[in-house]
Amino acid sequence: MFQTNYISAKRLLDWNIEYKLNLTTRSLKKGEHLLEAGQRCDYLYFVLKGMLRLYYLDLEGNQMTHWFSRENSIITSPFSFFKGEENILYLEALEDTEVLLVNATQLKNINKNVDQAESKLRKLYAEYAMAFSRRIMDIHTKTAEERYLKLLNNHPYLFQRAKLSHIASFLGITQQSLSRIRKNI
Amino acid sequence: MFQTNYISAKRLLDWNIEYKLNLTTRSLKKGEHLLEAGQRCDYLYFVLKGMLRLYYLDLEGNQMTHWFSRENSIITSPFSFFKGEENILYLEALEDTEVLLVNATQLKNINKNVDQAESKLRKLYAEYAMAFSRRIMDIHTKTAEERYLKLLNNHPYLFQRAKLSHIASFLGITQQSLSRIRKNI
DNA sequence: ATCGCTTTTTACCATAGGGTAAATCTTTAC
DNA sequence: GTAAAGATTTACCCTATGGTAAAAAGCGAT
Repeated sequence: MFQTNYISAKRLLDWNIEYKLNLTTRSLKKGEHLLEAGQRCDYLYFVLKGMLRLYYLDLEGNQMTHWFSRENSIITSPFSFFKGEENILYLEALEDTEVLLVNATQLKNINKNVDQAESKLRKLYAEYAMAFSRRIMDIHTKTAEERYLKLLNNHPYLFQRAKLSHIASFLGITQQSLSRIRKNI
Repeated sequence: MFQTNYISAKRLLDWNIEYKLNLTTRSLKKGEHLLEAGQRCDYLYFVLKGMLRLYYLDLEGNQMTHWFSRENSIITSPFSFFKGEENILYLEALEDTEVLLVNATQLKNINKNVDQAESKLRKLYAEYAMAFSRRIMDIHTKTAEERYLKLLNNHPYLFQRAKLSHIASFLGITQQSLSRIRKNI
């Protein structure tokens, strides 16, 4: 399940950086969890293959999908990994998945030794901030139906790879509402 | 209104960096706009004094507040400044305000010459991503009343410095709903 | 092919928050 | 100090979405 080997930084998000990294990979079967609430998140995960879902539980215990992460994307529990706060996020493999583990020390080394890594990461975080930002704007200005259609249009693959219930909570509505919306189209 | 002078990087967000920057400051009277939709946003703004509101217009022309920015914070129209997309954001001074202007070239120089600047910025963007992230979670799990109380608790100064209508749209509700919520408390 | 489990849909009523309009209250300008 | 403009509240009805429950459809294991 765990395996350590040398990986070129080129693989990390098409960074075009030639540098050999000694990193661990981990494989997950569909349905397995990479992370659960309460467990500290010590890694930044680079998804090499497959698909993950980041979710948390609301007060009634409903799973609320916060983000999807497919091949060639980076995912973590930022509140835990960056800030050391109590982790409330679950990370579940929606398919057989393979990830690369990067801990804080390794990240520091990458930033120190790999030219441009810091800058690439800075841009990546800015992208995340903008994506969340836009999502808030959409919540505040679009109906659930419009958000559904936008998601369907921009990320059609999601509808092949995730359950409708996951997508509903990602959109901030119940599964029943999503079903009704789909019926009316 | 415009003035160029040398400013220590120490002033930039308490960065503890000794470096002289040749930057322009700009003063705004209450109600003035630093940026309007359609205008390209060529700067990252460091708020030295005062308070700004970032907003956009929805399809009906309502002003939707997206963010507030007070002294010692950084604000910009990220879609325009970072990505060169058409700017849809307005930036309005809620009080007499003074900002420091940093254009892309200057930012590049800061990142090149000021040790740790890149890393500080990376952290700043990660903070923004997390703040927006948490806001989405709150929208999806809390009632408008709970979000109002949380905002009141975490940012009481906002209620002195911004209009209730600004706060209502920031919370994603109408001014009337906010008024009703306040009445019930 | 079938049983059992999971996912999705349907249907019903309930409610938070929206839309409109008007009343009040606060601030600004002269 | 008063008039005008702007901000906030109130009241009314309306609608999108939620909650609950059950039916239907899909899927995996044998």
